[in-house]
Formats: sequence, C-alpha cells, structure tokens
Amino acid sequence: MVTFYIFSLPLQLKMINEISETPVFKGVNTSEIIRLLNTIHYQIHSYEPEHIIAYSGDKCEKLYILLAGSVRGEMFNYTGKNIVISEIHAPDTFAEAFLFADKNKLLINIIAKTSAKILIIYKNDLLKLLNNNKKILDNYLNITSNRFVIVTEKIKFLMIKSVKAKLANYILDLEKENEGKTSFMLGKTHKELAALFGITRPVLTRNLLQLKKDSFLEIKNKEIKIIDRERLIQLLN
Amino acid sequence: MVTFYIFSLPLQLKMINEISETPVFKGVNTSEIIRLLNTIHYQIHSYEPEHIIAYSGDKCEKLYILLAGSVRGEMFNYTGKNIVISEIHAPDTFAEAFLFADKNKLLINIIAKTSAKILIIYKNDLLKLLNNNKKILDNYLNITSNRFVIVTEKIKFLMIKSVKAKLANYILDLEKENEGKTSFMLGKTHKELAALFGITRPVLTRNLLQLKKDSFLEIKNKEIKIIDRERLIQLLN
DNA sequence: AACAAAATGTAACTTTGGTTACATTTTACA
DNA sequence: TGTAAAATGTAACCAAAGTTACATTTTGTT
Repeated sequence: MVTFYIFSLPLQLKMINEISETPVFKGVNTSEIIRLLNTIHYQIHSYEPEHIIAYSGDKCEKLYILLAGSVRGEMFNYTGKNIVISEIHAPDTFAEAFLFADKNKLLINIIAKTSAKILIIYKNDLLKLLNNNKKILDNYLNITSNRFVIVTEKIKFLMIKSVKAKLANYILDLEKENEGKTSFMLGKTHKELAALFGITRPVLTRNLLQLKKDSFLEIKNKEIKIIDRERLIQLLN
Repeated sequence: MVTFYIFSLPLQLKMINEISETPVFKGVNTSEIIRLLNTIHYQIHSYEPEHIIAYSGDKCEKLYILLAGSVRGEMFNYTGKNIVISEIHAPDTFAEAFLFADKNKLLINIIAKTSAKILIIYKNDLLKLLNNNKKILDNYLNITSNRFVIVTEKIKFLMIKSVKAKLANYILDLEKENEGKTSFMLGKTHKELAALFGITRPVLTRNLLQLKKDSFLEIKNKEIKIIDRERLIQLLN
C-alpha cells in the first residue's frame, strides 16, 4: 500500500479533475472544491489489486471516494462461501452508508479489484463539507439513498425462493435491458449465475433447461429468446 | 383519514413536545424548532388502524415523522405472502431512505397498526432544514445510516439458507439479549417464527424439535435452554 | 486444425422443505 | 374451573434443491 498524506498542499490538476467527477463533488466548481478541501483534512491512498482496503468488523469512520480503479465488497455467509455484494468503479464512493450509524461496524470486506486510488475523508470533515455546501449535501443524500435502493432490491431478490423464479426474474430483467431485441445474450456462464443465485451449478443448468423444455425460452448457446413471457411472469407469482 | 393542514399556525405545546422527541428534531431546543417550522411547509395527518398510509410503487417525496401510534411496512414477495419488514413506533420516521434516490419509488406498503399521527415534510422543505441546522443534519444522517444497518442485517439473515441455521442464529441472538441467564423464553409462537423465517409452521416445529432431539437445546413450553452452544454455532458454518 | 481447458448436459441418489391432515396440549377467558 | 380457541406435535407423501460423478460440447490458444 502506498500512502500519500496531503494536507493543504496544492493539488495536481489531474487529481482535482478526478475529484470533481465523483458523485460527492459533481456539480461543484473546481475553485470551490479546492477552497473546501483546504478547510478539511483528507488522505489519498493507492492500493494494489487484491489488497484489502477495509475489513468486515472495522469501525467505519471514513468516507472512501474511489478516484481511479475498482473495488469489490464481499459479504461472507455462514457457509463460508462468499457472495459478491457489489462492485464499484471509479468515480464512486463506498462505505458511506454506515458512516453515521450507531453500530458503525463495516459488514463487508472491501478489496481492490484493480489498482485503486482513493480519497479518504474522515466523518467529521465530511460533516463540515455537508454543512458548508448545499450541492455536496444534496449529492451525498442522493448517494446514500441510491445505495439504499440497491440494497432493498437485493432483499427483493433474496426473497425469491425457487430457482425457476430467480431465473425468470433475471431473464426478464435482461429483456428489459435489451428492449426491442427479440433475443439476447445470457451474459454469464452457468457457474457465474449459480454463484449469483447462491446455488450449485448443476441445479442452475437443470432449471434453465427445464424452462427450455417447457417452452418458456429458446436457448442456443448463450443466446436466449423468450417465447412465452406471460408464463415466465406467472413463475414469479 | 383525518387531515390537518397547518401552515405557520401557532402549534400546540403538546405537539411541539412530540416533535422534539422525534429522532429528526431531538437535541434541538423548542424555540428553534418553532422558528424552523415557520420557515417551511408541513402537514399533520391522522390515520385509523389498518389504513394504508403509502403504497409500494408510490413516488417517495415526503418524510413521514411518526408522532404517535405505530405503523408497519410490508414487502410482498412473489408468492403473494407478505413478510413484515419492519414495525415502527412513535417517535420515529419512515420512508426516509428513498427520499433522495433517483429511483424514488417506495418498495413497501406502509400501514397504520394503531391510530397514528404523522408529521409530513416535503423533500425540499426537509432540505431547507438540513441546510439550516447542523443538529438536524446530524440526526438525519444518523437515522438513514441506522436504517441501512438494519437492512444489511436483514440481508445477512436472508442469506442463511437452512431452517436449522436460521433457528440457531435466532436462538443465539436471544441468548445474547438474555446474557447471564441459562434459559430464556422463545418469545414468539411457532407460527410467528415461521412467518419471520418465511417458511411453513410444521417445518419450523419439525426443525425446532430436531434440535431438541439432537441435544442442542432443552425445550419446556416456551422456555429454551442451550445445552450445546458449540454445535449450535457450527450449524451456522 | 488440433488440443486442452472450460463450460454444459445429465443422471442417480440424498436431503430438506412444502403440504395436508389430524391428534394432543396449552392458553385465554367466560 | 370448564370450555373453546390457539398452539404444538406428528406423520405421510410430494417437490425442489444439493451432491457427485461423468459424458459431451464449446471455446480459446497455438
């Protein structure tokens, strides 16, 4: 891990541009960003791929703003298998959701996927920013609300019990993403899909092929075509 | 539904006291609350038990602050069975998490459990409060973060697959709540537990009795005693 | 084009949960 | 305290997912 501590030093132009692209600072003009950053403490860290940036259980007291690269969050379930909860690419933030919670322990491990450059702002300094700039406050509320929506959608997905219903849900989502097209690519291998659903690969294959046999879908290699959307939707009931 | 629209009218003392107890306004002194409320628009609504306060799918553009009574949020899974996601008692807030999201559609139905009195503040007026009072901003960030923690814990729970592991998790949590005591009450009927776990009642009973038969627990009516904590914890692996 | 590696198809068997139905016990309260 | 309602215990059978193992097909690479 390479660490730069930069307190009130003149910032390189490139970095300022990166910062102004982040969801926290977007819409704030460059000179105002520089002025604000000079009123607070912050750090910029660089991480190598696969290095752990923060551990599940760590006290969560800093906002991480990903300036370059990407990270992933992993939550471990009780069977020891890890499920990727989220993948975050610059410019974006992470670990923001727990920052002001009473139980502010991180519940996931955060790991650098690629080389990653991260701007770190401590809770109290972030509070200063939120109090002093309306746009940053608006941005921050937007970020945390959006994160909440994602987590709630994950709950909705976890509440789908049968594998066929999960597949139906997944494929109908795929169709939405490819609207207009009559067929589209599955996008993931059976193995990846099984991991996403938290099931075993043969079970995934078995159920996918049953949907084909029962004329819900046509499948040709990775290409999927919905034949009977009505019945596919009924699977969700 | 009875609706009072109160704009800049003198507020009754009782109501001000209720408001100052809420997580949004706690720690702000009464005169400041009155001053702040005079700068924004708000409504106070009353609901009868079982009335639906907001529907899943509604656009979420108001903060609801529960001054009296209690409400519940219900998320419907695809099998049509509803699972109670949360129950909220005054003084507390709800529907705050989606307020500033891009996809700001409510994902749950919100229903009055008892008679409920609710202070409603529109998004833009809330923004004014957050910009103008540091304590309210701090409170609000704390509320949304805490909500996020609860939802993340729900995900952890949903990721537990087998009924025995869910029971183990539940009972170990119970033990933590009753620390020191060698035995404690189950607290819920099998029916309620089954609903909480999203399974059928006979399956809950079957698994609970298997834990007893296999000497994990002793059960006498609703009283539970852990005999083999080690193996109970292993069930989570 | 040949080959190895990865992905996919498949089957047999086990385990777990769902369903239904009914007996027994406990609880609430008239 | 007696009674009905609710809760709990239980069994038989069904459906779905897990496990393991192996065959076949596709893909990526030289």
